[in-house]
Amino acid sequence: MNTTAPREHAHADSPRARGKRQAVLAAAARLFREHGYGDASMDAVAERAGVSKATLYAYFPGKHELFAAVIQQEGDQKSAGLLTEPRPGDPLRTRLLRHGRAVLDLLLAEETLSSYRMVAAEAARAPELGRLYYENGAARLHARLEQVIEAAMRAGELRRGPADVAAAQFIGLVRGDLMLRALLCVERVASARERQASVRAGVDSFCRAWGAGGAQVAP
Amino acid sequence: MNTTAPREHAHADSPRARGKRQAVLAAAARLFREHGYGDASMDAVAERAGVSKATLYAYFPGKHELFAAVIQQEGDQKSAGLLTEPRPGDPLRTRLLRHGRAVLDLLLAEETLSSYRMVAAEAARAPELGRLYYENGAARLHARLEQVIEAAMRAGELRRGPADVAAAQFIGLVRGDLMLRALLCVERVASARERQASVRAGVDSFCRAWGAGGAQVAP
DNA sequence: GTCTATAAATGGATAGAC
DNA sequence: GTCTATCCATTTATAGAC
Repeated sequence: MNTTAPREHAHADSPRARGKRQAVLAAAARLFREHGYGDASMDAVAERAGVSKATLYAYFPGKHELFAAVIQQEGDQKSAGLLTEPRPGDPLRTRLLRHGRAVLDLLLAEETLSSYRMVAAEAARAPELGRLYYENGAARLHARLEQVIEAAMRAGELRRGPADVAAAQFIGLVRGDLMLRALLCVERVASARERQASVRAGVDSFCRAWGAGGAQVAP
Repeated sequence: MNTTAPREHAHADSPRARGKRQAVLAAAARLFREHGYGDASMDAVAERAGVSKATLYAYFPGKHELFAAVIQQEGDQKSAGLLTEPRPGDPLRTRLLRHGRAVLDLLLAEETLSSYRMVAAEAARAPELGRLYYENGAARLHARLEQVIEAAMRAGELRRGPADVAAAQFIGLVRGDLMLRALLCVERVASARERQASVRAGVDSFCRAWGAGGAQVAP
């Protein structure tokens, strides 16, 4: 399931080939998102990319490999600038609020939701794909958050404890059930106000659960 | 999208018809789970159910309606006996641990994961289906949990506050990232020990965040 | 390498006999 | 109501010309 694209059928050397490969990848990403993996045809991908089907198959051995390449690329793009520490001088709660908002915005982004839907559907029959997506997406976010929390623990701002558990709980608290509702299209995607409310409630609970002192959070 | 099955093509009166309808539903449920919505063919459903395709189409107008009926049925079955209060005499933390374990077991059940994968994939193009699934599954669990928490608030065991927020946070805390990992098939499904650890950590944090007094939780 | 044209299979859905 | 047989569109993938 060679998805790191180190060698495909066609030469990836020439800028021309690189352009076509990118065009195919972009077209596939869009069509998979819009119609799902099953209903997006290779015909449509080729047409949208402006290449013939034969060319498409010259770059990717099959539909499955094309899909894997799309997922890989999206993961790389999304986890580029993840959770940049805002201002180190700010108090813990302020920083957590910013991180929480960044996390929630990422989770509720339309691209995130659509990738998530696609991969979840295929994961049962293609576990490698699921793992690739997890390592490439959620795991990176998780690791980054763990760093942030561990630093706060060392600084005495948070109670000592397993940072990975704290990171997972932070995400769970901030998310609430907003992601599930968005994923299932229960209603239009959450407004900025709703997001802010969910982040605030989550961070409040997180501070109560993991705060160093007693209750340093205003009621 | 008439999914409450009040009237389909065939008469649902005779026990014979009821048996066939049920057979189709069971076969479809299994095949959708195993191969996904897109790759499960109506041919296969008919064969596995032991009926002809024409009969199948006599009961369900099309593949989409059949799928909706399957989802509806699964939701009804799953939310039958949801979170029965264990022993009212037990201390809050004990009860929450039981509830947490029940919630997590439900979320990690293979049937839950496969339904979730299927519906998520289709929700983008069939929002009604996503809403049906949410109302029929997650919403019921959420509501039940809200009752439990509200009762604890009235009893002075938990700090007063929005019970729906607390319920969502409880689920998020208990789940950790176990469900995501299971959903994406990152590894084999979590063992009983892992589940217990996640529940314990989640309940601990929940008690710290929502407990009435100070820190009534052992470190 | 890239195209056009087509192969080979399978999909959902239906007609008509019983 | 249920079956057998079939229609027609669409799918992935490939062969062969340039």
